[in-house]
Amino acid sequence: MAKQPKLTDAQHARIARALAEPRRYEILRQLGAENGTLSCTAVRAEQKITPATMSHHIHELESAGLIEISRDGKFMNITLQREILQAYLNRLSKI
Amino acid sequence: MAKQPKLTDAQHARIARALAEPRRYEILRQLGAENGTLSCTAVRAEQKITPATMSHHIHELESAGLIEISRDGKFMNITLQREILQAYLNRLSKI
DNA sequence: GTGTCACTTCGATATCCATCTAACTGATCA
DNA sequence: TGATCAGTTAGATGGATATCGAAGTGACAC
Repeated sequence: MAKQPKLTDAQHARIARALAEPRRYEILRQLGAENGTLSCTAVRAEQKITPATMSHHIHELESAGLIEISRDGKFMNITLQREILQAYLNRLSKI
Repeated sequence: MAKQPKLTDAQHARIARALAEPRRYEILRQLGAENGTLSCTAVRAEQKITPATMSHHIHELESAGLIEISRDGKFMNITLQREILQAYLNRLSKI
């Protein structure tokens, strides 16, 4: 089993809020369906939202730790952080 | 393994939103720490909120399916629905 | 350089929702 | 019957946030 980061209460709350938005859940699902990584453009191709809104959601997901961003020239790649998601699930399952 | 109810997209979204509020997460934790059932009054004793706000949160949790409510005279008992929570976790873990 | 493309930042709008107070319903008990 | 207690309902308020258009930045191609 992979090592599980410990989540603070604040991180937990951030993740919960990030997951509460259907659009963000959908982005994570897209990532998961593609081995965890996609370009921002590829994600946007599946969702009818403006670049501004997309940028906003990406930031929410990143600040929750659920994705990581890397830049490649003018492109942006987004990678699902499965350990963070798993840490969240573990914590919730302990209720 | 216990039987897992299937969650619709709408149920999933409702649960995610219910869990996004720290106060509601806290209520679920209280329930979990007490074998899954508590009176509404007992829950309220731990949280500094008015009855009206409490009532609101209880309804959110109930409509998400995360708790069940039963009445006993003028009292209300709240029971954690672990299968629903587990079904949500299972679905999230499949991302 | 010029243009284009990918994303960002700003500011505005609009909706959602947590919270409260106040007034109410229903149950219990003196 | 009246008083009290548990929870509800209605309505108001304030704060958070999803969304967009428009203008900006930075990379790449020509």
